[in-house]
Amino acid sequence: MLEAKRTISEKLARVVRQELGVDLPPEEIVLSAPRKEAFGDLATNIALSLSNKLRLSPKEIAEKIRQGLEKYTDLQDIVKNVEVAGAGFVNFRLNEAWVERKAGEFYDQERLGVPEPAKPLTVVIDFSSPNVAKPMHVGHIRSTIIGDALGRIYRFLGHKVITDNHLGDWGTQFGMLIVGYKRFLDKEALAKDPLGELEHIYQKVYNLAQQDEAVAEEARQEHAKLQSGHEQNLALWKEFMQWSKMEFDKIYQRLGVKFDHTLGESFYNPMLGDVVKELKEKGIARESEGAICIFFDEPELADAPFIIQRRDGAWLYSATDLATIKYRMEKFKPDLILYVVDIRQRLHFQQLFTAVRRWGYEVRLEHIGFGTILGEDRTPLKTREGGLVRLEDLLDEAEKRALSIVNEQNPDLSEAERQDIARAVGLGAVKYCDLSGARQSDYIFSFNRMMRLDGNTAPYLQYAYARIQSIFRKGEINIAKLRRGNGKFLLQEESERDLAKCLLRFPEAVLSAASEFAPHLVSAYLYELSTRYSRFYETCPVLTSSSGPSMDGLKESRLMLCDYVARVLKLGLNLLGIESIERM
RNA sequence: GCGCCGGUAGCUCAGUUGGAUAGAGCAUCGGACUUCUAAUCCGAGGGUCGGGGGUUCGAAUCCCUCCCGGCGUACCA
Repeated sequence: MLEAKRTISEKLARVVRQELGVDLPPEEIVLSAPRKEAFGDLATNIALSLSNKLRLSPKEIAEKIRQGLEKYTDLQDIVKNVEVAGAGFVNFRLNEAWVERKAGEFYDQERLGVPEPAKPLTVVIDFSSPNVAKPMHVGHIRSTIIGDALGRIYRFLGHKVITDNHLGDWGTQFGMLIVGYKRFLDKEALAKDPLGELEHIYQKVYNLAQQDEAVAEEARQEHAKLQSGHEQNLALWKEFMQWSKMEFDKIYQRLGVKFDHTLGESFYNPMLGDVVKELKEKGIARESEGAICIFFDEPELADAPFIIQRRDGAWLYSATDLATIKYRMEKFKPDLILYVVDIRQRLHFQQLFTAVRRWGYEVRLEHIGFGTILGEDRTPLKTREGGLVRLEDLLDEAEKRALSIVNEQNPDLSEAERQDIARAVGLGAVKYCDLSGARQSDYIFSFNRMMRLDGNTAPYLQYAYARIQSIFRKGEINIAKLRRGNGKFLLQEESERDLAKCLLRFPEAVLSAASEFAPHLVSAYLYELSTRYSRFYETCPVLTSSSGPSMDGLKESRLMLCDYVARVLKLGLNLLGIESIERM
């Protein structure tokens, strides 16, 4: 479809110049699939937008364009007919033979039509970033899932992706933790649930420090000791780190998320002094009310300074973020750095990015902000007791619910198989619901909704895939042979043509998801593909294609369509970090 | 106070960056299984796109204003 668009745009640009004397670069010509099928496969509104300038009615312009296009006989290969419709739209209908040929071409490719980038980028993706010594909770799920999906998408496209888990493993909270460890630690509880216990003692000290200044001071001192390399405190810190990493790894493994680096805040700690010094020397940062700050002239940032060092000398995470950029620029030389972080930190990143530009680094920086997960009451999701929902518990619950559905639907499968399915469906549902809405919006978390078997959910897509595999099993189809064979696509029924055209749009879906950092464009596409497949499935028998002279060819074509859909679904789901399953 | 998001069908959400009669799913109602998985499909009803003003051939989309909700805003991350 990309190719068709490019060809048509080029011809349109030429016609517009020759017939109307207007220079309009092909990239600026909007050519998109109209909402209604009746308006063709592609449409452009250039006649409407040119009418003012040319002082001609849109319909006249559209008609001139249509006639001008007639000259280009090579266009007839792609386009069956061109129509002027409505207020002055020019609608194009694709040639079926072209669709059949193009589908065959993409079907033969590993990448299913997705082009290689002209210039591969080096992209650093900073995501997940949980705080050490606390269990991972729902607050981390979005960053982890969205970051992972973006990494998969960029990597698949052919860019060099470096994923980095920027752990919150340094800072004032460790003062509190050390105090708590010394005073309140319950060894049994620690053995059972290390992070739960650490969070527990942290909470205890935190609450105490609110009321008792002496405790707050003690925590500050323990933190200061840790900063200056106090042996015992450092050992404790390392212990916290070990437990945390073990627990995190369990969850990452379960989610299928991998990182190239896990460079936490502590890694940058030794560099902070020099960074702050450099910023002061360059006149970017200065002292104010005892703190070291960066001030901005930009009107939208003029209100608040960016504080990088506290009055008491402690560095803040703003300093760490600056040091991190310096390190990444020197080590990875990226073209693009993505921060997959809660949208509420928007101001912080505006300040950070503005500071970095003044510092002189040239790199595209993007805050990939996401909305909050809300409970049914529309406030941030909490447990019944009002605490944070642990990620582990949430995933357990999802799998449990999926298992009870599988048990009901498919009692004759083996226990192991049902559990496998439940795992894929449960995790898939959770991930998909995070990736199917616009990233920036909040969403209301509901197991019932995400687990729904129809509608825009992971199970629906997984089901479409499983149905295809079922056809292959039943027909004892040798897929490798099917792919090697010289079958051709024969698109007879409307549902087949719609399906094929939809398949050709896969590359655009992936490319736009990447350029807009919007994984939901992939999921929206996959959902549309699945609905079209279901329609095809209802109307077109595959294994028992009706008799006739072209019977063999038709059956092969339909098998290839099934295989093509399955490959797009599997790849697309994989880009979202979701498993496809053979049976469900 | 200032700033940033958001308000679209009863509910949950899309809306191709200003285009055609605003779309899905759920829910409701009515159909389709001796058939490759009915975990599916087909059809129907349902809308002052928060209100008002403006910009223009054309606005859910851009501008102004007001109402409502959320969030952020000098030493947490």
